[in-house]
Amino acid sequence: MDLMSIGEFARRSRLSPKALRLYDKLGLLPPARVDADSGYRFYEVAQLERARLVAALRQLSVPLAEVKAIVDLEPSSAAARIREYWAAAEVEHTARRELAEHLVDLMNGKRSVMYKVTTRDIPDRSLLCLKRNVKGQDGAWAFGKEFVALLRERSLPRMEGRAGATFSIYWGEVSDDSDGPIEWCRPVPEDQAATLAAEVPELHLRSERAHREAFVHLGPGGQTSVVQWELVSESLRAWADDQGVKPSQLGVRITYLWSNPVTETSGPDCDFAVPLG
Amino acid sequence: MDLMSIGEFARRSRLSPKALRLYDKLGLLPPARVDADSGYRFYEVAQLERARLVAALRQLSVPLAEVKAIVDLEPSSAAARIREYWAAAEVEHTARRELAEHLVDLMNGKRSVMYKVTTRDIPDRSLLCLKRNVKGQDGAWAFGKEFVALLRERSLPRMEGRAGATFSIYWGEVSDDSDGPIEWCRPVPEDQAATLAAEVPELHLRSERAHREAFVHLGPGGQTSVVQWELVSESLRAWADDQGVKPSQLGVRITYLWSNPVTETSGPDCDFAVPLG
DNA sequence: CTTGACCTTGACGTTGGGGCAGGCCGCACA
DNA sequence: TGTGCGGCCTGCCCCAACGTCAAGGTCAAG
Repeated sequence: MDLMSIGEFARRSRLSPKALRLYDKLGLLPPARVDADSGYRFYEVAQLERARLVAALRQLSVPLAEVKAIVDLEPSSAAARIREYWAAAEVEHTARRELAEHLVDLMNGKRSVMYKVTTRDIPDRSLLCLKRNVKGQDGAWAFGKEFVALLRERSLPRMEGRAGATFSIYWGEVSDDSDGPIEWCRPVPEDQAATLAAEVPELHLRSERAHREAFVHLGPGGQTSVVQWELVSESLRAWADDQGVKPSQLGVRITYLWSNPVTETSGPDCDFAVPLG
Repeated sequence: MDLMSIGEFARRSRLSPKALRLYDKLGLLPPARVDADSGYRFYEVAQLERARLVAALRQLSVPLAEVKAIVDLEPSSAAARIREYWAAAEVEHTARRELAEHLVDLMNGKRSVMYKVTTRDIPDRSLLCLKRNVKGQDGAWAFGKEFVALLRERSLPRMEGRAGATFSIYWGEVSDDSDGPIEWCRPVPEDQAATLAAEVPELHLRSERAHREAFVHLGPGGQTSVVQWELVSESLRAWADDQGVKPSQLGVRITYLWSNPVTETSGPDCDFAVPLG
């Protein structure tokens, strides 16, 4: 029956005996047999496959809890799960790479403006808004989807171009422990504003005065990772320094142009703006 | 003098108060002033820059000890150090990506042979060798450099092609806690063997009998990460399974062809072989 | 004077093990 | 039959880099 001791199994699976004991305790990789009075663990050759999979997943820094979930799946689902995990890791890594490059440039005195900062004038306009406190970036996304669904349902008239784009305002910090608030806004034609507001009582009508905004265009690939936001903020800060203007720290806006074709992978064309003033 | 409390400094630097207290204790980011009787920490605006650098480095998972080293360097050295750190991270990530892809293929039943396994015949030959116990992959590299330096110094005649390439044999596992041994070998022409051996007493002369090897060519980009070694071993194991041959588990060889042009970034053209039989 | 926001230190939890002490177990050798 | 040695067991403390209480001190506003 081809049983081997923990030491041999450790060598053949490239896991440490200590790790194997831990995995036993967690029920992740229990030995085929445990001697009742000595407590010695004995493993079968057939267990090597699972052990090697565990070792490989740990090499990818998959947490043990998820390793456990993955190895108990049938292979194709496990493959999907691994792919998913790795996709997230790639996104993380890409954002970090940008940050690293930015840091290196910064320290070399290149003061690289990673993102091109531009300004634009926003005219007086009427907005239909919904403000709420949400926690975490996920909450912000969920809220946004809800808002957009509402707009679509009531089929509000669409204003053309950038000035008509839906956007969100971050009135406070949004993270897992501070909750905004966030306001989602949709510009509407001045002359229909009152009528529309009456039709959609969930939304609050307000008007915004003409102002100038500094913004960074993120394009359709605008992956919304925290690291990237940092860089964009930094670019805006550096730009403001150069220009001698001071942006209002609060009320950062993210504008989404869904009018461009949106594919599953690309996401909406978006930009990141702060009002000047 | 623009002092602020730990809370405000935390918000403006995107670090948590807890982290700031830790960094204070470690001497990484001490407050500008600490109130003697209340113990309150007060920071200056000017400290934000350093704090933000620390925060950025932590985003890159740079350990605090190295963060401390980096922030105390002058900018250009710091930049170099960051670049170095990031280059290592890229290598790691690339190896992990390969592993992830391999795993996904494996789980999807594609049993991908990631590396093409081939065989070659090695003739009877004389080797000048140096065997030693070293710990860790770094130790193996250091030993290799030493060996190559010795060969160059004594200007041993170079044998042409693959059969004359310098190689290393891993007689035992090499890691941080098991130490090989490793043997570095250089084939020399049969007729000059005895003379050369007398000239270079540091090296041991032995002859190797003709045999067949299974090998995987890693090419000049052969980055020597542990993860990659795993994959190569796995490929060889799978190949041996298919062929019904069994390679000797011990005595894995890494052959280096320095004859090809070696640039700073590419490293030597190398392959990974196991003797059959 | 109280309230509530903010600050302090210190202790404990987290993840995935490493390392060590003290004690069994089993095998080889004398 | 003893004795040594290597391997195995459990249990304990340790690491980074904080997060999360708990218990109590500080400070400014009302």
